[in-house]
Amino acid sequence: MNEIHLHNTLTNRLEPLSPLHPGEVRIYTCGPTVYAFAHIGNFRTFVFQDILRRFLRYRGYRVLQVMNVTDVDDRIIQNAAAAGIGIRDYTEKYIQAFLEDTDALHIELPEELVRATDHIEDMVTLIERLQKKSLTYTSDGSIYFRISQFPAYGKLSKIDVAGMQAGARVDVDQYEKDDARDFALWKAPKPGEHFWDTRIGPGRPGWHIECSAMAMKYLGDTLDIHTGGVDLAFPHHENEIAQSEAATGHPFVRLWLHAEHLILEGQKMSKSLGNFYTLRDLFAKGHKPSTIRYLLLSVPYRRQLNFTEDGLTQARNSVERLRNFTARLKSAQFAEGSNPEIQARIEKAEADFDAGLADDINTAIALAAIFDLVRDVNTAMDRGTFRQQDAPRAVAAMEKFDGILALLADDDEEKLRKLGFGTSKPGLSVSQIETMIEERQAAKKRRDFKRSDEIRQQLADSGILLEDTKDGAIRWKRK
RNA sequence: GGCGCGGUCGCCAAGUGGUAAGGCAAAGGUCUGCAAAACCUUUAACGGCGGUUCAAUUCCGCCCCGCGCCUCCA
Repeated sequence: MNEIHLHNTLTNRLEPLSPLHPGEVRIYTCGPTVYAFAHIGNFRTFVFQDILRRFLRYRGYRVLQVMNVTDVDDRIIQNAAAAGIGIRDYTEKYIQAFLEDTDALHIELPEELVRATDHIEDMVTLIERLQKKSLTYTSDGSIYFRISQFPAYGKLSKIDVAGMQAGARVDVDQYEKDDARDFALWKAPKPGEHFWDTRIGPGRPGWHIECSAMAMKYLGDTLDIHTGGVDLAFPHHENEIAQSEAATGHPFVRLWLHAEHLILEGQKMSKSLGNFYTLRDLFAKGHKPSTIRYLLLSVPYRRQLNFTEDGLTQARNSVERLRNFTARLKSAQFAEGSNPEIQARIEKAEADFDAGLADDINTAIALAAIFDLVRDVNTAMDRGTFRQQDAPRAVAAMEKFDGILALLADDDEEKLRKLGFGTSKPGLSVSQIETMIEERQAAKKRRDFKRSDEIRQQLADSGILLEDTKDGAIRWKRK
């Protein structure tokens, strides 16, 4: 097995993964800010980290992943106030929505999904540590990190901080800072705003401190991997490094992984352009969760993904091919025995799949390994060289792959229904479908094609597609 | 302007100093009562100009084009 290599933004190089604690990989992922529904760009990143964690476990690692939920920030405070409710009540809806969305996409929950507002004390403690080291200053009740005290600032994003003149840019917010580069650790409350009364004064945490405090609380001073979208590298992750390393004196993160952005039909996704999609928008347009997951994972994470209507069609058809193949393996009849060549072929596919993912989570290679196998095995089945005992072995391989890709389960309808989408008419039950198929077979046998076609049409109207196969078996699937 | 990603068949997208993966689509075929579905086969591609080299899509330089970050946006 190939050693796992991942691209580290810090060094701009592929580096081998060697966890600090043998056998366990500790990951921190920047999660959602729950002021609205997450958009599909967010899910590109979340699907990526899902593939990563699934692959690490496939390789036998224990995974300890922490994902934050930012449930306090300027927008949340404003929106909650506008709605006349507390921030906890305001964010609850979007946290639930996030959980539902991730479930629909088969994104596994991290071991720890933690809310910022449950960790105010940890943030206060971390800020105090920085204060003791004289790395902060207070201005109008807000506490800032003094970047000039952290010479390594900029090492992640390679941004030329010296060139950032104080005041050269529009002031970020209404707070007074000594230097434009400095960032808020703690923000003094504005009149009427939600705040916490703490040892460092009344206020609320800045955005960056949240991730440092929670990451180190659960994962230790040094994490193996930190993931997020490319846009977070600066300033968010840069600031995380500054705070954390200044406080502990240890390296904060060994491997920084950044997922490239998704663009929509060639354009940046933005509300003003009107091309801003949430998962639910796509479901409402009739797209399946598995289609979206496939499209999001089919492009390797460091490459921009152009999300298009055309791409969705291609993704849907690709998922179909994988599912059809698996269904054929499970239902078709084969001659007794086994074929050593098939066994070897399956092993090669497994090795290729694994090698692809080990190479910086190259999902395109991993998928190609599967599709190559699909074609070769289909050919063998057509030629009759595929044997009965090869089938369970091939099914096992597909399931192994799917432990990471999570595309094969035909549960799109179920997932959509949970979210209130999909067909309003109740779907036929499996037994109803099977009864109708039997009836159609009987009609065909007595050459009553009018009746058999009628049943076929009825099923089609209910979204059930029949496949008359060569060996006489009937397969069906939901459209 | 600084930093970064990218331009490979009609579309999506790997990869390599020497015969360019895979998927979708298309065309042909197999199967079938008809059809559909499924499956098989085939086709076709390295932005431009120079340079290094026996050999460049791959390395170097310049140019053109697209996208991102440089303001709490994944």
